[in-house]
Amino acid sequence: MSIYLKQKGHGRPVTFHRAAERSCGYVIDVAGDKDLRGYTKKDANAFRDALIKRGLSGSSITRIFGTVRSVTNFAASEAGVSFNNPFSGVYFDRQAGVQEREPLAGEVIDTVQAECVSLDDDLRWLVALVSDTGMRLAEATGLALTDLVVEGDCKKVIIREHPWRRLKTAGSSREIPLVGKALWAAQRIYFHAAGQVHAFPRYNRGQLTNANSVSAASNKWLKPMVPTGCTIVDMYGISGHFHMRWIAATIGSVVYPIRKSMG
DNA sequence: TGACGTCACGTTCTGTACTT
DNA sequence: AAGTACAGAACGTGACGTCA
Repeated sequence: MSIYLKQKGHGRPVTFHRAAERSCGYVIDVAGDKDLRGYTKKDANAFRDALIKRGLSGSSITRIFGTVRSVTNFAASEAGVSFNNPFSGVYFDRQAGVQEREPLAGEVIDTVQAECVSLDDDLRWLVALVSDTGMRLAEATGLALTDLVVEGDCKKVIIREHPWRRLKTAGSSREIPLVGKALWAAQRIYFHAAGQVHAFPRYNRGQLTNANSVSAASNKWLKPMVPTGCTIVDMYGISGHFHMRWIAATIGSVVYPIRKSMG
């Protein structure tokens, strides 16, 4: 694990390091801390059984096994050791306990948006912004003020990388038209935060954007307003379920938002 | 003491490479 | 072309910490 983190850990988020430490810790708990070549299929199977016994879902077990494989394959390669990785090809039900998310109903979003307008503060601007743009929570939280274009014909938000907030993938870089309550929120932010670097200074006090806090705070606030199990993520959609009620047509440099319900 | 933030751990998503 | 594995990233949530 130390070889893996030393070589691959540079510039990676804290969660990357923690995931490697935690997953390998689980292996050590079950099978002991051995030489790479000392682990057997029996160890890997016992490891799987221990994870199932803990009550982890299939997707979590997949994730943990993935990390262990990644660490062991890399360390073996670095050490010039060729071995048949016992953590590969271990069978378990990947779908066990996996839950599917449901999108929020349009009326629920209307209610939430009305509350955002009523309370009219930074957290509510963020929720409103997410609700009519479909951007990820971390993308919104880490916006610079200059990413919001709220004047002229082409009102939009620009999603781009910043030193304080990376993008999930290179393909995440994009522009989204500002419409509905997202436009309202963007204008509130723009005129409130004039002269500041960040659109949401409260969640950008350190060197890195803290979307974790927004997730905790927004979900706590949303809970009484949305169906059981629904969260901020369902405001913009995940797993293929998008509530987005807008599509966009670009003519020249102007983006025209079109409400889907208009047909 | 309550509101809000932080942390650790669990869960799910997504792009890429490889296989069927 | 479709399916699968792998690797990395983002988000949810409960426990706990902090501070007015």
